Amino acid sequence: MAKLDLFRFVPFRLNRLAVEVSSALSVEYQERYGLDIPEWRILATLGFRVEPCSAQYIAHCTRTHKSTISRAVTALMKRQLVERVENADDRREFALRMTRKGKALYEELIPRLLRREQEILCCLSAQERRDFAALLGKIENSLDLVQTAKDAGVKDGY
Amino acid sequence: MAKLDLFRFVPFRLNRLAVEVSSALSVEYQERYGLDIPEWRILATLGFRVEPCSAQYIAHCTRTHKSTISRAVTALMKRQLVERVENADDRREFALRMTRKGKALYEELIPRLLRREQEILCCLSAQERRDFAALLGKIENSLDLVQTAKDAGVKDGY
DNA sequence: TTAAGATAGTCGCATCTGCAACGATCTAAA
DNA sequence: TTTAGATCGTTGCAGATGCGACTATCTTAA
Repeated sequence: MAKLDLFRFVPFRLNRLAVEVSSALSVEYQERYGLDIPEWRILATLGFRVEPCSAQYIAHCTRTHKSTISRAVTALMKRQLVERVENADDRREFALRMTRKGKALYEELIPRLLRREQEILCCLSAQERRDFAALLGKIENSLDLVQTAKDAGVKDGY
Repeated sequence: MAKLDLFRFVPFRLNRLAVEVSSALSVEYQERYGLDIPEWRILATLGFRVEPCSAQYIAHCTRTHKSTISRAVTALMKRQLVERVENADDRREFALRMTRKGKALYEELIPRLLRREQEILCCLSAQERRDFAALLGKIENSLDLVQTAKDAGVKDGY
């Protein structure tokens, strides 16, 4: 008889691990700063890139649905953490960027999240962390989840 | 200035990977058999264990909320894939087990899912898969996500 | 025995998020 | 230029799910 041990089944393990890790991190961005995951992803994308970028771009490269990003942008603008400027070249889209207030929050939040990540990975040696990152990279690659430079020009959908 | 590269940030990568892998698998259990994730988890748990078990037990060891399990059990019973028997010792809980029809579906589904898992991991060598599993195990362990024998007696909450 | 507290499972509620339709705008081809 | 099709962002809707309250039941201690 065919059997499957859920606890050795990689898809299940990834799911459970992701949920657990997310909930460990949400203590920081959710409870402390009132951000949800999509909102945090927007700030993370804007903070990492030098140039402002469109909602569509964020949706694509974080693999988050554009409607979810749209709602999160609205919320962030209400809190004046993010602002958008019209794009003269293409008036359908807006360039998003963090406000001074948004940047200040980002500056506070990042070290906290990096510390949490280290706590989660503290059970691994430095070499093991590199190995783990490399293995994740291979799987991402094979699933076409990598972020490439040309992705900046990617279109609708996700 | 503090920066964080979302694409090197393990929590984000895990989340994105889990979503992607789940959606690759859902082709099998969702589209083909009309099961959602909680329903699949119930069948997987019942199929792997020899003894029937309670909804609470499934909720705990799959880390799924008990209300979610409750609804999924209702749905599975409606489809006659699962049945429950009263527990004379404790009339609050029910013992769950697959029906013949449920077992047949399970038997069909398992090889398909295992094949999908292999497809996802095909970018890794046999050794790399072992390494990846071991690293996942370390992290799970440190986050207390491991399934232990005594978990069978675990109580409410999840 | 009785009473207080814990636990199993159910359900209403609120929230989150994907889907799809929509208006506005851009692009490309006739 | 005109028109068909694509794309950006928004929004209504529906489905999924966590939370908390609830009932029924069990356990433990007075």
